[in-house]
Amino acid sequence: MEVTNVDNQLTPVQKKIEKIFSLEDGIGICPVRGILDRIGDKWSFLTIMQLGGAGTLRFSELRARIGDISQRMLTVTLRSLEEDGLIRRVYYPEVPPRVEYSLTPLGESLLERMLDLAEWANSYKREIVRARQQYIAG
Amino acid sequence: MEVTNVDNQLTPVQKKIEKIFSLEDGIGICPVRGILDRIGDKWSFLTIMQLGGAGTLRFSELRARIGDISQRMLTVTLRSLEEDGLIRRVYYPEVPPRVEYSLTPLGESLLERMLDLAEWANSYKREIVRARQQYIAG
DNA sequence: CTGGATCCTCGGTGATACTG
DNA sequence: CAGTATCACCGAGGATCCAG
Repeated sequence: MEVTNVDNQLTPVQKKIEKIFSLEDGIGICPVRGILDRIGDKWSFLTIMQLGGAGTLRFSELRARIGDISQRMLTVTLRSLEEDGLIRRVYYPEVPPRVEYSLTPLGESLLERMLDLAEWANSYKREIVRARQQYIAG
Repeated sequence: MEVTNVDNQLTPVQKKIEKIFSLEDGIGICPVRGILDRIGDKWSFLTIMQLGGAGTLRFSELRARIGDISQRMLTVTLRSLEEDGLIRRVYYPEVPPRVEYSLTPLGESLLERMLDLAEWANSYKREIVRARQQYIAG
């Protein structure tokens, strides 16, 4: 096995990585993958973004804003986000029923990270596009 | 349509969100989704992490480290990461052939963001676990 | 050793119909 | 209005074989 640095000293980045993969503590979840499943999921991402932008939305409003999401997937997505404590669901037992969704503080915290990521993506998109063109050419 | 803040002033977060969704510039890609597809993809994530931790790895080394990735998916993942300019592929036309993979500066830059995210996930995992237990209970 | 090509399975997703 | 239930589909991903 080859290592880039001459001696066995780990770089700060390598230490971080090692730490992440060693986090098999009692909780029994990989702390990263659970979150990544949220961020990487198209519907979770759009839902959080919409709620972050609007503050509070009803089911049908959310559906209309996202546009091309099916009723089923919105339900599934909302349930899993609620389960993780990222969104708050308030049910008003009126007739007809009304349900309002909003981000929890935890959800807002995640939203911030997503926006950080978005800004990074935005600032490097030119490089990526150039790389793709170069890949096709070469 | 209801807005949380009294007047029509947009919060900083809302401005960011609006900016992201309005980024339909000439390039014609959503700068976020392309990156998210990389970060959110299990195999892309693991591959970048492994390369970040090791510096340079051969195909079979990478496969062994990730462990449960199929040959096919490793190939597919590496191709797409290479296409986006996130990893570098060096082919040595020896017998038998040898191929070495490593992160490009762009890839290392993405790795940093992934680690930021990982640290966030790690610091909030307790809250998430608690939320899940509470969801089951309630 | 590093993949390319092929076939096939399985689960996520959408469409549809129905309820409190 | 806000879901639940069911079915049918498709494509990501695994297994396998083959080539340079």
